Amino acid sequence: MPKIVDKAQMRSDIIDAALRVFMQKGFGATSMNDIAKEAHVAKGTLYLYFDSKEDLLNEIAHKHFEQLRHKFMCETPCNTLKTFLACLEKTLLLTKEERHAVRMFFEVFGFNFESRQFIHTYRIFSKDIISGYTQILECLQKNGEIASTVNPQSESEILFMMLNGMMMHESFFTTNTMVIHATIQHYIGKGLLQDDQPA
Amino acid sequence: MPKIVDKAQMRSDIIDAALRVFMQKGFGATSMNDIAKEAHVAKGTLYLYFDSKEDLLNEIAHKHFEQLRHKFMCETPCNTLKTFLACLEKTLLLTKEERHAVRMFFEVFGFNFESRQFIHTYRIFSKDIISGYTQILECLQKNGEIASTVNPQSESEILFMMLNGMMMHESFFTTNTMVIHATIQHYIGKGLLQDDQPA
Amino acid sequence: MPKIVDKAQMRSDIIDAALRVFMQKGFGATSMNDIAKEAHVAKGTLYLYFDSKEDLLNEIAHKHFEQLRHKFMCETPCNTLKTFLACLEKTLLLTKEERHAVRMFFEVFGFNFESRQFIHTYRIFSKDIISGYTQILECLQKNGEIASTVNPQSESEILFMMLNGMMMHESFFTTNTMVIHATIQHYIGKGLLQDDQPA
Amino acid sequence: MPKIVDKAQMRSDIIDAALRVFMQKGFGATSMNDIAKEAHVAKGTLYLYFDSKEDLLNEIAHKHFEQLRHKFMCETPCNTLKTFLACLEKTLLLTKEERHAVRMFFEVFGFNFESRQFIHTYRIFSKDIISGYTQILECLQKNGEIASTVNPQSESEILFMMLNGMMMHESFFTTNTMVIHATIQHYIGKGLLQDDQPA
DNA sequence: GATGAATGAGAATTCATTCAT
DNA sequence: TATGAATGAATTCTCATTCAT
Repeated sequence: MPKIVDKAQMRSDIIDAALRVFMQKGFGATSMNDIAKEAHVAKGTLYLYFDSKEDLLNEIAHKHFEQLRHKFMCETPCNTLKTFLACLEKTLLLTKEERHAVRMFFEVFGFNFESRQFIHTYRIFSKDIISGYTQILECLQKNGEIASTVNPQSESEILFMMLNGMMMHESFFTTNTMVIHATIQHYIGKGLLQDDQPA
Repeated sequence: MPKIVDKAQMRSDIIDAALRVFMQKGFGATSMNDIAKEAHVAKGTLYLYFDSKEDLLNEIAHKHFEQLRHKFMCETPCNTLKTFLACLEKTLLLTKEERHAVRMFFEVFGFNFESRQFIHTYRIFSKDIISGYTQILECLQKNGEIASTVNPQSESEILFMMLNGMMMHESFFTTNTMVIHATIQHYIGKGLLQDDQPA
Repeated sequence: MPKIVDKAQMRSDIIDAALRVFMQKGFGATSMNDIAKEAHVAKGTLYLYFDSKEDLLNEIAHKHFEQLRHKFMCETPCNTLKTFLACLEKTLLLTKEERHAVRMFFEVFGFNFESRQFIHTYRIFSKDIISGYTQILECLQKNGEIASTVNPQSESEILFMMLNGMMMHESFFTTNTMVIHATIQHYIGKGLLQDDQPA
Repeated sequence: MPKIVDKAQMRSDIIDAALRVFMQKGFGATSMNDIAKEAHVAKGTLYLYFDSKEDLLNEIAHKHFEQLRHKFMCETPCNTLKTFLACLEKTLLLTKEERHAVRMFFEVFGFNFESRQFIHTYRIFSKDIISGYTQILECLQKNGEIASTVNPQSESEILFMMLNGMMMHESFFTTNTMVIHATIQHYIGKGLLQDDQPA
């Protein structure tokens, strides 16, 4: 009679443990041994749930992006421009832990660079966020809150890039809250209101 | 007398060789052995020119940032807003090789995360670029080309973050040239002209 | 369940293997690789049982001293002067293998000179032997077998030094058995009987 | 016209430099590079004067024993028992530096254990010291200062062993001066005076 | 003779992965 | 299923020795 185990739960537990160790020791210094210890399972057990370290890493990246997704996503798909801008602003207000996590992201990123799976995961994530923003912008445009000349698709792409850049910057330099506020309100907000959008 | 060698040249050659291997194999998969082979020297020779792998890595990062600096810097310190925006736009037009280099930069970044030297190098780089932009903006402001309400210092910081975000994005997705053009002209250009700057 | 292994036994086996290689190749020429081969385990396995080469070395030194201790210790803690002298004599009668071991001891000694752990082990060993002799001498003195003027403590120290010297000498030159006998009986034995001990 | 160099002087200078580095860094941590630097010559130059590291080491051992010889030898080949004992005592009074040197001796010793040349050098040294003592004892015996039953040859060997043991011990534990004095006077002195020598 | 840059075999150590239990 | 002992290839770094200048 085999032990009944919730495979998905186990995978999830292992991934959480791995993330915890990464946070503490840094990615480069973390071995399968460390992960096994943190997850309170034997090293060999990891291989029952993940084919290889790379596989585990890909899952971790996946989970990491899931968490980032929550950071980026605005729950209320469409409301007012004001709430949307507030949502973007909130995205950029990182706790000390989140800043650490962003930096760790680059570590993980670096290590996985050659992994097609990882690149794939990243692309999916980007597209999801961008299309989420697109939906919101289309809705705001329908409601007449933003200029009709705005192209929701490319505008969303720009938003995503900028948020990425700001988030990266903040994770290293702890940008002033006022600067973030001003940037969002002035650059993003004003930009969306104008009539003279470029083609 | 022993062989006379241009030490600086040798260091430079080794760094170039290392960058070449990184480009091919990815940073994480590159060993000192690989670098030695690519540089056509013996493993031990590397240690005549660099104290350790970390030392070599730091130099590579340094060189990398030097190249990035040229990408970011606008030669004409002050001219017209038009030339400045053109310069920013040029910064974001990456060749295929440059895109690869930016991605590699994140790999190196990740690996070096715990290295104080690396963080230091990155900060210096950031500050240099930002203060370069600040000078230009101050100049443009003096010439009446941009709104008097603009704060050159914080504006430069924002510019840097945005360019970083765009560059990162582009290195993964090969952003449309038109989008870049539009972004620069619309967001940056228009923003700088407005009178109703936030505090 | 993984393979069940007697950890202590394994450590002991590895140490024995290491001692064997040292005997054959000399200490200086022995690498972890050699030890692993002799112990019929993989290199990495050594590190499951010992933290580092130094750790292994310390254990070896420890074991070595344990064996030496048996050589030096006189089982019958107190009896007659005659049996004590016989015990000392026996200590100095080295088999060919023991002579080799003594020489090897100096090799190990040399290599470990900077190791506090090793020095510590050596001091403990010395003190144990010396205090063992002290007890015996006190007992013999109580029984009136040796002069009341003898200071058991300093006398023991002298004994230890002399035995060390003789043992070292013998390991190199295979001292004549008669010389050992004469030395013990004459110098040690007579010295202990005399009344005119120095302060 | 080749540069005229005193080969013997150069060898001697290099050996002195090597000994100096050994004292500072310990034997195990000293490389040919270190020796070259300390001797103010290039690494390659060492190989003009010594065939190999082992060759250099043998010469160093040789020189080391020469210095020890001075420590052990009693200048006045024959005088009174009193001066002889005083000489032996002086041999054992080690300065802090000499104690260090004795310990270093074991380091060097260990490293050279497999070298026939080294063993040879050590044997020569021993025999020289022992025969030096033998001459003195014969002389003292002739003068009626010591018992006629003493066998100068084996007595000298015993002396040498004991001094070795004491010296080794002292280098580690800084034996009390009084203990040394007592040992020499009581064990050695008294022993030489007695009539009932063993065969 | 003298130099020191270059070499490359070899050292200690790590760690993803396997497999007998 | 789960374990963790065992593996051995791979890594960074050292250093005695060589040799072109």
